[in-house]
Amino acid sequence: MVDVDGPDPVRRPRLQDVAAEAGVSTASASLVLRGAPGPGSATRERVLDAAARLGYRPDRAASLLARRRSRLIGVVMDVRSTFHAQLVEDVHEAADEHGYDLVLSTVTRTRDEERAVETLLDSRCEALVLLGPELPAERLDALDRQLPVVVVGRPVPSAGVDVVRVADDEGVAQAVEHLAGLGHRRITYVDGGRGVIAAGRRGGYERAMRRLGLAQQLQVLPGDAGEESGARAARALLAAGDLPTAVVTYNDHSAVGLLDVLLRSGVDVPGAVSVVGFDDSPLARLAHIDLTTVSQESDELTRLAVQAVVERLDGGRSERREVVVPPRLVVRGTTGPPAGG
Amino acid sequence: MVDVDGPDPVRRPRLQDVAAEAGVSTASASLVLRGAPGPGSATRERVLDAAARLGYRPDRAASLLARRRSRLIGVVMDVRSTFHAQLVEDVHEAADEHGYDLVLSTVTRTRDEERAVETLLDSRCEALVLLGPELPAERLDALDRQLPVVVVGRPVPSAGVDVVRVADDEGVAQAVEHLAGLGHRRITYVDGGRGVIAAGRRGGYERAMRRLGLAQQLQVLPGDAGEESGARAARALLAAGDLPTAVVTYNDHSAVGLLDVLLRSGVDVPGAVSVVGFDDSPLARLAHIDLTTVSQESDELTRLAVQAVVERLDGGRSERREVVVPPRLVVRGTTGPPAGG
DNA sequence: CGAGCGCTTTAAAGCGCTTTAAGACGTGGC
DNA sequence: GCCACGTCTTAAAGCGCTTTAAAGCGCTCG
Repeated sequence: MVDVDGPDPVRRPRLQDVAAEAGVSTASASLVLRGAPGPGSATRERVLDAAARLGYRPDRAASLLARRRSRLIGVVMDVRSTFHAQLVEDVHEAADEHGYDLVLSTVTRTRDEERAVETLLDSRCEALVLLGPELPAERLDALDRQLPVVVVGRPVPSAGVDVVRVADDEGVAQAVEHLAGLGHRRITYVDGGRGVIAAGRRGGYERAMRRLGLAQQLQVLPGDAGEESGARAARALLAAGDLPTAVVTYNDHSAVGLLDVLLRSGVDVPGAVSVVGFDDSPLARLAHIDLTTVSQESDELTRLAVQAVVERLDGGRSERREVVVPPRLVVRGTTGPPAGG
Repeated sequence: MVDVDGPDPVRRPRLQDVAAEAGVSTASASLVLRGAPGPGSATRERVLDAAARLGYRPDRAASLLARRRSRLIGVVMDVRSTFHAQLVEDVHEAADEHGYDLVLSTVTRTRDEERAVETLLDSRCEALVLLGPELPAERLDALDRQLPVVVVGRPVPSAGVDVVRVADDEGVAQAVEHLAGLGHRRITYVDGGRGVIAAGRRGGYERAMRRLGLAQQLQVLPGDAGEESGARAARALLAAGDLPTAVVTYNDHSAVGLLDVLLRSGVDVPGAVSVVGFDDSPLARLAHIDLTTVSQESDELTRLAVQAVVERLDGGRSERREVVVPPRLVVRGTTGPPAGG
């Protein structure tokens, strides 16, 4: 009985087919196709020709299996975070430059970090880049004993993993100083919760205020990473009838929530109240949110993360490394001098 | 000379090690570990034990290579799009249910769709799900001759690929009808550019207006997919000093830009002007943008997309399929009766 | 003129897993 | 006691590619 499904689904050409077509061995073909040194120019040409003629594409799984090294870096991200999206783009570019490829694994509602990591472990990754992971430090450490791990954007007081992050406290301090420089004294902070990142930022606020002699003005409102927490803070301030002249928030999302409530209540920004966020996420850049914010320098962060990976993998570094990048204040339209001058 | 790098990096245990530890053949071990029928319960237990003891994890590359089928679905997305992020989450879930796994490949500034697709082709994917691809129809067709391709969210007048998308025209029509129902007559549309999706939505607007006897009020402002185009449209309307009572935009981003300019100019929304977007992206749901918008029903879309894949792969379907899902208007805070109403 | 020497090419041995066909081992029937 | 038969187990042949050690091939040189 003949196959009934129409024309045979053309089997993908294999290296062997290319070699046969070119009249050489698979070894030569492999060498040529990877641009490895050895084969003479005549062979080169014939193989390349044959490959083109057949429309050959190497099978990654096979090549991965045979190769000594995979040159693969696994990246765990939260697909919903615009900030992570940005980081992934940059990591892609940086990895490319070093001849590494990426395997993405995303955290979703039904797929936790552990599972995302496992997928990567099973995929022959040589190293892991974890974007703002929430795994406990011990787990990170354990992973690091298996393969180089670089954590981006979160401090990890651990013996093993590399960390690349921004100086959170300094970022908030810059924001506060910027505002103080404009003449603000009543500068309120909207907190980001119990995480280690939030603690860093809150500490930066408190120290900066003290340093500037504004200890009297310290005000920290509770909050978290979402828009709603900023909105709540704004409503609280409005209800108290006692608006500060400036507010610094844990992140851009919170700032956007805050902004929105203020604008809808007819509060002029930055005329009456100045607002500063954190992250410089695409959200902040939306033409008309135009938020003054603290940039995490994502391209710098990712460049360093990939560099850390490469140093471990190709450079033989084995001691731990923590790189703290100075943040950069991005002044946009939500900050200005306080009302009373 | 002895290895100087400290203790041997413990080689990952292989199937063979597990088999040896359990005192069985690799064949049995493989069978057990995949839950395949055959091995008796005694063997089962010993293998499972051994695997646990050694901390065995199967190597995906090897298993992929040896397996007849990869059970892998390749997904091309734009990592920056919050809408795609959402879709990926849902595809993940749906694929899981059918026993398929995902390989993500993202489009970035320096990595176009073609390259993203190629990576997937080389990864033994059995089918491709393309989120809002911009590849020309011929290329999609060519791909479809290699493996099942499902395009999500964009009409493709082509012979091969499956398409799962929302009825764009109907979505906009719903928006217009909603507004007309509230008493609006001057309903302006902000366009989304030259794409085939934009054409569908624009057509929906025009037909709905005519159907409602509002042909006189037809007004289409040029625009594209970004915030700035909405902002431009708003400025144009303000400058003309002739605001409509309602505006429908190509997508949520455009609506957000528009909203922002209106709010900052002191125009009350929805008091003076109602605004409707399209996509129901996370952006629209931001607590305080609270945009009335047209939902693309992403979970339905992805469920159908995965179903289409499975039907082709496991069900032997070979004829083309286009599924058009009815959109759903999500009424939020940016629409209300017109001022004079 | 044969040894010796680069340069190219290739045979063959994997990479770690799956799968299939054949083997081993009881069981029960005749 | 022998054979047919089902159940479990395994040897062995790949999957498609990389890599290494060795072979092949002109050459030059002594």
